[in-house]
Amino acid sequence: MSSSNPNARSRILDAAWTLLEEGGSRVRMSDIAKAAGVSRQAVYLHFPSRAELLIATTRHIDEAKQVDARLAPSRQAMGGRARLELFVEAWGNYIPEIYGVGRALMAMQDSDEEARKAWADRMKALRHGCAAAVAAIAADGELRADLTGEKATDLLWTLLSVRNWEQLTREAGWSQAEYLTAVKDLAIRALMKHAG
Amino acid sequence: MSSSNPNARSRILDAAWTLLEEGGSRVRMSDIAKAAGVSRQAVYLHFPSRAELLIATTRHIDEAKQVDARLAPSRQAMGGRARLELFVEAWGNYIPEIYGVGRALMAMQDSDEEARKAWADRMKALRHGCAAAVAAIAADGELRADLTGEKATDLLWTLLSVRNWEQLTREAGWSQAEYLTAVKDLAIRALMKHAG
DNA sequence: TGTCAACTTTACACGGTGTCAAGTTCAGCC
DNA sequence: GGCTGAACTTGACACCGTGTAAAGTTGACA
Repeated sequence: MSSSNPNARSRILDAAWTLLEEGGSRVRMSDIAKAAGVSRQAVYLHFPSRAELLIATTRHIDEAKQVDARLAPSRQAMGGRARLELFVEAWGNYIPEIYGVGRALMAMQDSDEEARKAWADRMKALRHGCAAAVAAIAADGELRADLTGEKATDLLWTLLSVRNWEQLTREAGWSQAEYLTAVKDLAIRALMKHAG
Repeated sequence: MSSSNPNARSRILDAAWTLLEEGGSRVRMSDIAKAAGVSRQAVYLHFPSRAELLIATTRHIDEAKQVDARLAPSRQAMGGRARLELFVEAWGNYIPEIYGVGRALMAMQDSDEEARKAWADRMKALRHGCAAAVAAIAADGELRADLTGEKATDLLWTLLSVRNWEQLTREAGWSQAEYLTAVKDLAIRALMKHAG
């Protein structure tokens, strides 16, 4: 051995990705190593800890899926409402793609500072997106009068949480399309003056 | 030792309660034992596993706080809207009381079937409450026309999740009062025809 | 006095993460 | 051809937290 697909590092990342996507329950370092066709120690040669491997995996996915590019449309949308809808759609379609790793990362949040921070960063990025959408709505004069920008942002941010997607989609059995329309609708009702 | 407050069992439950409430991070069996003034093994004399201790602790809290009694008002409310508001309020005020244990229970969901089931049961109970509130709204002819009872229930159920409370209250820094008014308002906007 | 139950003490197995040290393999280069 | 260094393997081990096992202590009650 072994055959050496270019580098072991990306084989490990791919293995982690697919294993976590299949989900099941607890994916161990040894599972990932085996799936990558590499010894358990080799994994530690590339990633110092499980947390950092998971974090690297999210980056790997983002790259492979060209996430940045897909967030662009919402940024150049004209009106606040359109922007809100596009943003919800972009994020809502992103969630299932990182859900596997995200779940693992969330699970180790309160046992691992590294993981906590990484996930918090991602959530902060989401919150920035929310703030931008809220600002666009406010610029149109369409933000509900009884909401500050902060509160509106918090609300949207919470609405769009991975946990909510998980609950509706995995536990309540909603389709992705149902999730998207319901959440778009709810976001509009929650934030905008003229929800009709 | 030791002083023997009546039974050790309830001392253990109390210890678990307060430790989990203080939160911090990971509460171990040995922490609980120490706080209860008892050996680690004594804990296993009363509870077969960590999961079952946590579950017993939630029941212990429910009893001490007389949770059932407090849910009564919403059940006998007149209109659908009042019922919804009272239900959100009752549940919303319940969350912080079980949050400590709930968090620990949620954390071990995908490593422990026992815990998963116990938490799922609680969530099922919540969903029943949501369904009843939705039914009351529907009976008034006030349920949004584009929502089935199922969908409306799922939506309310998700809105009221512990994780949403956690995010708004612990991460976004909202007060309990802010949380309650925002969620009541949002629930009404989400489900009812005449949200104004 | 003896017995039983509740509890303590000590020890250990297990699973998963992370570390360490000594091989092996192989590419590149003199 | 022979050396070197990097990438990887193998096997062993420490650590932590949960859960189990077994023998010893204490004290109430008959």
